[in-house]
Amino acid sequence: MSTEKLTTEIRKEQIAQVAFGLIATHGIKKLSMGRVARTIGLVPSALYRHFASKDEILDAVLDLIGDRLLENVKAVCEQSTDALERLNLLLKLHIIFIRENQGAIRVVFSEDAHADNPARRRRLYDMIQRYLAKIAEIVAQGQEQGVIRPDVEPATVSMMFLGMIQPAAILWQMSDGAFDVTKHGEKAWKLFHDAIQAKVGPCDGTHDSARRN
Amino acid sequence: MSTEKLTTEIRKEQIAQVAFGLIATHGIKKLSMGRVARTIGLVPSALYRHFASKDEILDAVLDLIGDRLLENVKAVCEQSTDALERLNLLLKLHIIFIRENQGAIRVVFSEDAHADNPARRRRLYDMIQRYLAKIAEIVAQGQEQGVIRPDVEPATVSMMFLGMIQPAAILWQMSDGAFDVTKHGEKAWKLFHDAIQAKVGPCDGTHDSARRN
DNA sequence: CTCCTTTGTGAATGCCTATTCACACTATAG
DNA sequence: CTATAGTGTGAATAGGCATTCACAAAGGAG
Repeated sequence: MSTEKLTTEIRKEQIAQVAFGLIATHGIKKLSMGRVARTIGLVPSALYRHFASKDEILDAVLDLIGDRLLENVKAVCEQSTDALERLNLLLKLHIIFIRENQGAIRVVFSEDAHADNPARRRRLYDMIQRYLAKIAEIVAQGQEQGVIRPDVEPATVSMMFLGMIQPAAILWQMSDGAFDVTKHGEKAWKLFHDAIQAKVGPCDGTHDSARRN
Repeated sequence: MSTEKLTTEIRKEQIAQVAFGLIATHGIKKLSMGRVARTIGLVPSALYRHFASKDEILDAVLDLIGDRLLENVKAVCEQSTDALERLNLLLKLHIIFIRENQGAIRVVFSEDAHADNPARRRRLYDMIQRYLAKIAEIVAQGQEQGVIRPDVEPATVSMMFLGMIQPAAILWQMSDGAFDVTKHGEKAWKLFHDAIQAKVGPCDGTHDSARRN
C-alpha cells in the first residue's frame, strides 16, 4: 500500500541499482522480479511500468558495470602518465571494484547473462572488448614511451592483464574471502611487470623489480 | 516404451556423460532432468533410480571435469621432464579441452554450479586448488632444475597460468568462436615464458623467446 | 476544481521445473 | 517355473517464475 509515486527516470535508476546490488550479494541466479520489487518496496508488476521485461533490467545493470570499468580506466589515466604505473593503478582499482561488488563482475563473464540471448551476448562481448582495447591503448603508449617491450602485441598484454585478476576473483568468492585477491594481485603484478617491461639498456643487468620475495 | 534395462552402474556413467555433453553445448542453465532423460531415451523419473537428485548428477559431472584436468597434468608429466615444456604442453591440452567441450570448463567457474549449495562450492574450490597445486608443483620443480626464476611463488605462477587461458576461453565462447583461443595461448605463452624463466647466466643477453612477433 | 496521464496494486495466468508414487515390465536367483 | 529385486513408465504434485490485466490512486495541466 501507498509507496510514493516517482517519475520513471528515478525509478529506472533505482531499479537498476537495486538489481545490481542483489546480483552482487546473492548472484544472478537469485535475481527475480519479485525480489527486486520487494527490495524497493514495490510489487512485481510495478516494475513493468519502467522496464518492459527482466531482460531490459539486466541490460541496465550491465551498463552500470561497463560504465564503471571505463571510469576506472579514465581515472588512472588522469592520475598518471606512465603506462606501467597506470596499469598498476588499474589493477588495484579493478580489485577494489571486485571486492566491493562481490559477484558483480562475474556476471559479465557468466553464462546466465547471455545463455540464450544472442543480442546481450554481443553487447557483453563488445563491452569487454572495449575495456580490453583501452588497456591495450595504455600498453601501446607504454611501448612508445619505451617502458614496455615493443615485441609483444598490446592485445595479448591486455588479455593477460585480465587474467591476472579474474580467476583470482572467482577463487576469492568461492572461498568465502579466504583467498586473498589483493595479495595475489600484488604478487602477480611483480611477475607481470617484469614480463612486459622493456629491457633496460642493451644489457646492463638492471632488474629493479626482480628482487627476491 | 521399452528402453532396455541397464545396470545402474552403466546408467550412472551414461547419465553423467550426457549431462556433461549437454552442459558443454547448451550451458548449465539449460540442463534439466527432462532434457537429460530425453537425450538418453528415458523418462525423467527414471533418472531417480540412479541419482537421488539433480544435484547428485551435477556432482558426477564435476567429477568428470576434475578428473580430466588432473589427467592432463599427468599426461604432460609423462611426456616431458622439463618444467617449462610441461607447462607449455599443459597449456595446449587445456586449450584443447576447452575447445572440445565448449562450456564445460565454465561450469567450474560459474556461479550456477554453486549458487546456493555451499557443499558443492567447497568441492569445486578444492578441485581448482588441487589443479593449481599440481601446476605449482611443476613450477617448484622447475625452480630446482634452475629453469624457472626462484624469486616467485609457485602458487602465484600457477594462478597466472590459469589466467592465461580462462578469460580467453570465455571470450572465445562469447564471440561464437571468432576470438582465437589457440592463437592467444601461443602469444600469451611467449610472454609468460619470458616472465618466469630463470635469467640465463649473469648477463649474456640471451633471450631466445623474445623475438619480434 | 476536474480530467487525464502516469504510476502502483493484487489477483490471475501459464510456463517450466524437480520430485514423487503407484504401477508395469524383465531378468535372474532359487 | 516362480518369486523378487531392479529398472523403466506416466501421471500427478508443488513450487517458482515472468508476465498480463483490470482497477485504484495521485498529481499536474487546463
